[in-house]
Amino acid sequence: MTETASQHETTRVQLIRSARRLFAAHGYAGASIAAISQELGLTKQALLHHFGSKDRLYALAVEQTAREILQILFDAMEEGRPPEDQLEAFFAALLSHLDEDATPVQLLTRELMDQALKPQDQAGSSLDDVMQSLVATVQATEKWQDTGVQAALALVVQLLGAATLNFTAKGTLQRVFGRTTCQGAGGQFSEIFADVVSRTLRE
Amino acid sequence: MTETASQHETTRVQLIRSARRLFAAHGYAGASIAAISQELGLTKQALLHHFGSKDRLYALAVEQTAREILQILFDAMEEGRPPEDQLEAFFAALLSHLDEDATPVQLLTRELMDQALKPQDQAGSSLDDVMQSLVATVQATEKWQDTGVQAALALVVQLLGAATLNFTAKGTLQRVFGRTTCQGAGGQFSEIFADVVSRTLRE
DNA sequence: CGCACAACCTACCAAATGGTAAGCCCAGCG
DNA sequence: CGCTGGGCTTACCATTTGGTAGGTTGTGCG
Repeated sequence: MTETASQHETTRVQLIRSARRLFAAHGYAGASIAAISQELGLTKQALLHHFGSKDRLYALAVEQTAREILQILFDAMEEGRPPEDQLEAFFAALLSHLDEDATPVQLLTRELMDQALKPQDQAGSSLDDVMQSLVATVQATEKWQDTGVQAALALVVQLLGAATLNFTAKGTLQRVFGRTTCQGAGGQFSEIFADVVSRTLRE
Repeated sequence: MTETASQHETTRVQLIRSARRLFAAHGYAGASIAAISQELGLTKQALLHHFGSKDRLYALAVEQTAREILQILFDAMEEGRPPEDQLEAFFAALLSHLDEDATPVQLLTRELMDQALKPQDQAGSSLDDVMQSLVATVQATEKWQDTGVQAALALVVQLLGAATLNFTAKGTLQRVFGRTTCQGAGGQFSEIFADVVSRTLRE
């Protein structure tokens, strides 16, 4: 029973992972279930059979993605290490993760913008946990422990923004500056960013 | 003749400015011309009469917004001043501008993501000019003049991301952390960011 | 075998989408 | 006066949207 259930689950997870790409690329409104199902190689109604509705599929995609980021965060948070190191490790891991596939950050950025006008009753996803953990860790830092939650939040948002725009705007940047220049920039990106993180956290 | 034409233009500009808000909030696909026209107090067909098609209206909104940012950039670029000062002035002006109304950056961020899958033949808007000017100015800096275009581009993208995420994610942040905390963070945001800008550009 | 159950399909639906066609109203101007 | 042209309307259109209903296949299991 558990075996069939897990098999059921793994196929579902695969479907969600594929649907994520389209949601990330076109946004919720821009990705129709017809288009998604076509990309998945099955009919629109098969998708609805699995997930009930477009909303549910999208929510699952966001949740899965947020949990992925949360996992990266947890992996970087080995106990005992100073919070500065933990944050640096997280951002480094995040960058290398996004370097392989920018889908997660595209989807979550869109979700971040769209969520503004959704009914606020649906409580926060794992994405909230990510941000709250980051803020808490920043507040555990020597430099930022006495500056208040607001300052820590402001810093977290700035660092996340600095880390992600490069990937959300990938396509446009390549169009404007050419692919070779962008690849070069991507290579130097992590160094420059690591420097910013280190300096804002420590000195 | 020119008078009627200019009057014609100003009403059009007003319509575009209003339509921008909906495009920024819901994205291109999420904002129907019916919804936009309803918000503007006229019928769907009146909109189409003015602008011909939804695509054209959206393109105008993006162009208008990009030109607004470009204007901020030009205002900060008084000749004779060192490029570091110019960049600091630009980012400061950008933040205060976005503080009043986050619409521009929401729209442009969405455009930045969507443009990835558009036909690349439609050449870049004023937004391209903004980025290219920023990169050029960074390269005029003492610290970054010998590091190559790629490094300058990477830095510009990071700074823009750091400056904007706070506004694109405004709604979600307020939901997660509460309005008061976010307002406090907004107050400290500009100081922290100015510090990051200054240090990455100079030292 | 028989039966349940999941996966998937075809066929359909009401509503909303972007867009066209044709006409009304009214200021401006010869 | 006439009539021209811009702003705006109602009426209509084909297509696409998310979603439902019901049937068909195949697989596992008593």
